[in-house]
Amino acid sequence: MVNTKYEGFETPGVTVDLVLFTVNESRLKVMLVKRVEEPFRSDWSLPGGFIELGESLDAAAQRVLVEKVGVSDVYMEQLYTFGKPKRDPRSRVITVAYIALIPWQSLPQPASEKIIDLTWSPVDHLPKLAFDHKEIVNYAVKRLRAKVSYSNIVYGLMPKQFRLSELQSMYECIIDDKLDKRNFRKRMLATGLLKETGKKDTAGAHRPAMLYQFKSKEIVFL
Amino acid sequence: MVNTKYEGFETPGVTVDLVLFTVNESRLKVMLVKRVEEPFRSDWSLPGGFIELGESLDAAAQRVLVEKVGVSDVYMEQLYTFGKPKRDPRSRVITVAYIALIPWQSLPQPASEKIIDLTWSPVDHLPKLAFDHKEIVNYAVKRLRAKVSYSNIVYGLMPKQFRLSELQSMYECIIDDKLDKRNFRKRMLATGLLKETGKKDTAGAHRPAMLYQFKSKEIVFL
DNA sequence: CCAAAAGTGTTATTGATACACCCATGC
DNA sequence: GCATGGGTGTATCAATAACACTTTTGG
Repeated sequence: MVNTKYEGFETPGVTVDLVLFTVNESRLKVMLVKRVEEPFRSDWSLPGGFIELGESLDAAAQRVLVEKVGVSDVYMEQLYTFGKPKRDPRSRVITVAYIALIPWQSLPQPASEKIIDLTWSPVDHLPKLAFDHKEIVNYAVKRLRAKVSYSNIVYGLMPKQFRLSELQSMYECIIDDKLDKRNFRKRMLATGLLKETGKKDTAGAHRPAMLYQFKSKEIVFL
Repeated sequence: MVNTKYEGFETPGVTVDLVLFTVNESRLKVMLVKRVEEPFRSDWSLPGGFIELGESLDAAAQRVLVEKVGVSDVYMEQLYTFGKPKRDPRSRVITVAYIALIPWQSLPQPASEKIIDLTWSPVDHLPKLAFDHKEIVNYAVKRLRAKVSYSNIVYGLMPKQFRLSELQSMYECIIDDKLDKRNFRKRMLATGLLKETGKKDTAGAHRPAMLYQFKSKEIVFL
């Protein structure tokens, strides 16, 4: 790709890149795809793509999500726009980065032929990444960790119904720290954002746990 | 301007727009410039411009600031990227919006011939604005108001030296609410970010006030 | 001496933290 | 009956909010 000119303006390419988070095996992970072309051929990278002329940035991000991950209807928000001149060695490309969150349980099983092109990497053990994607991931992790503490953004990572202990361990995975069980439960229930389902989770050799769900999908500041 | 094509990608134009804030006459104000061309000819708009291929987004924002306002070395941060397909009626243009802050005292006197092309509008009485610039300003105001309460971002709006009562009224203008004098002073001095200059402001028919300044220009979360 | 802003402490309330034991179930 | 996670309350500490009078200067 080469930059084009019109009336003296050379215009950069514009892409969206997704930092798609999930939590699995008690680790916060991001989705990476293997590059099949130069530059950075066979390095890992964030899923992304050029925006099309008729679509909004949010729509482009949604489209990439559907095309590359095969899911829709997940929480997404714009993160930041990265535009250093040399971030793509071929030509000028600026990228609008998005954060997306998906519960591990909602992920489609990847078709076996694609599985080697796609991985989930713990955010604190990233492999070498193409372009400035490591910088983007690190920025996204920072934002997610901050936002967890003043909003209910974890909603995006939880299944429909869950035990309070699962919710707590979601927080703990993200902030990478332990929380006090009683204080956590007090605080969560005090927000008024949760409701009991009446059902109990009877799995496991222990006292069954009440299952909760969120009253609304809305993300609010606490 | 028309969008250009390369290898099947039509590329949008990319601009930066500045939401430049100041406080004057106890009002939070943004800088607006009068458009001289279609579309939205003679409407007010945010200062902005196309990014050049060799410059980063931050550098483009800096350049616009110097070209349109004649100042540099002010606090700036990226706000959000706006990219609805029809936001510019001519062709596809996405814009990376920046917040910038400047103390009223640091503003250069505008040359008289330019004065009618430039205005400072209180943020809660905006005139009709070109493009989606009203949306951008409102978003910026929201961000600024939020950030004032958990950071020392007001630094960007204060002169080098100031009375604590001036600092307080800066906060009050931005959040549009009154604060308790004693609690405010206690809190500010407790941050450890201020130092006495030893000088006193003897202007006015009243007891002279100690002048303070910031120990560092760094913006930190409180 | 009057007007105008500077400067200064204490109390009450609220929210955050620390902490340990009994309960219900499956095996 | 024992291992496993579920579920619960209180006391302390820290941060925030409410509140009014004296001081220093210029005119």
